[in-house]
Amino acid sequence: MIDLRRLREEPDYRSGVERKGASAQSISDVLAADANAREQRVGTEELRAKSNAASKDIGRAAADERQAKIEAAQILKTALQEAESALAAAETHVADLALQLPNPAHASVPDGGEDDYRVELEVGQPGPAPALNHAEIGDKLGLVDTERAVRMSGSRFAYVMGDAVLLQFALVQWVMSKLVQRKFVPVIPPVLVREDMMVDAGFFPTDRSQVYELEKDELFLVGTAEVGLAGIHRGERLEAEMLPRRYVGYSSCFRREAGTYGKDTQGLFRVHQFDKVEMFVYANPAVSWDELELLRQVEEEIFAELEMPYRVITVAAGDLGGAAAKKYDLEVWLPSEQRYREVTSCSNYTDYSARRMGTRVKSEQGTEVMHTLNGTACAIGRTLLAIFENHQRTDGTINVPEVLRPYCGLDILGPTG
RNA sequence: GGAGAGGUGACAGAGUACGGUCGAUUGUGCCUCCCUGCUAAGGAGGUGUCCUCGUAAGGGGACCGUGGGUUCAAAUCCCACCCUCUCCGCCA
Repeated sequence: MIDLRRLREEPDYRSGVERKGASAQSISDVLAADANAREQRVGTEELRAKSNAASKDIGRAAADERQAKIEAAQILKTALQEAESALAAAETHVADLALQLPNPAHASVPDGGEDDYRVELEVGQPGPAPALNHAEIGDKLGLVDTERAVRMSGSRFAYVMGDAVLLQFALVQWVMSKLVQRKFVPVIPPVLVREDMMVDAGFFPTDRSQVYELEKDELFLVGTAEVGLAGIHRGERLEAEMLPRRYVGYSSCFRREAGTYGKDTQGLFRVHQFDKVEMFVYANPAVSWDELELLRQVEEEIFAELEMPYRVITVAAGDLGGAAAKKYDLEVWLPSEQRYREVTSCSNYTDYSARRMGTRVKSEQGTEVMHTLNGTACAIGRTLLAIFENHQRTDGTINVPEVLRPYCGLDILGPTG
């Protein structure tokens, strides 16, 4: 949720919203609706003040004066009710419009859409296409069985099996240790949450079609541990010296992948259920941009140590989504496709999500909405398949990156069974 | 799943039988000051959040789990929901 006061007072804030693709018209509509609602609020509150005073007066009045005073108060009440319902409508109107406005883009974010990203750096030497792509070698070695999974659950499901399972646990444990060393608090959050949590975390209403719903219990399966991590301090006011709070969550993630028919249908790249290690930071607004760089640094370190070529891009304003003010994507080289594909990303949501969550920080300057950031530490499925391709050996097996060997006791991934 | 009890400010804990003087008694904590070799004890005053009008001083409004309702007036009455605790059942 956007900051309406800043929207009407700060030209830079407003232009940041426009760079995200919001029309000048939609912004003026919000501001006009807000001005109207504020004006009505003043009138309504005056009326309510009168009404309150009249009621108090009745309480003090002598018995013989009461009836007349009650009748007068009844008239006030009728007027108040009309003003209140008009005000409620005006406020709903503002909220509906305001929810649709995106968080303004940061000054360092390039203009444009999906193809207008800025490449920040490329690391490592992109390799040639391997003998088998990730789906083929996963199938051949029995590490990923989509055929049987589809028979059971439908398309976009997979069994992860054999050495790949050991490698998954190694990845999780390695990444967790790395983050615990950096003082991130490990968390396993609930993956089923109520609707209001999905709204506050910013996934509803926009991404509702991507989310699995358990109608009978009115619960929703989260698409990322971010939901649970964002909710930890919902409605809380933290002391400034408690910040930053850094969390690292591990959870299964569930996505309906509606509207992606025919896209990335093979293997583990795009499935309905996968596991992910996710970072989340609650930061003082003054230092949140430093925290974004920290998240990026962690992500880079992970892929560098996994010995895979990658690049980092800054996503352009028009491709940011509603909540992010700035986002880095880390893309790993996928040899079979001879291109970089997104494996992790990190964003600064500034105060956009925290405002709805009611997560605030109390400092000497007073109370302000804090900033939240999130970043993928490791999307397990995509990382596994990147390893399958980048570390494929000529004999048809797969090298385990050095850093993971102590965690799984394997040097190479071989056939299952 | 069944039965019962309860959700009040940073915390503890009144108020709810009889709706008005209750944004809310009191204690602890916290802040300022006084007293005081130090510490402790003691004394005085202060101490919620959000919205809004105002340059400011200051004014107004909302908030006693959440959302509705009754009423001139609701922490107090009614309804629904959420949560916590105890007992029973069941399970890991």
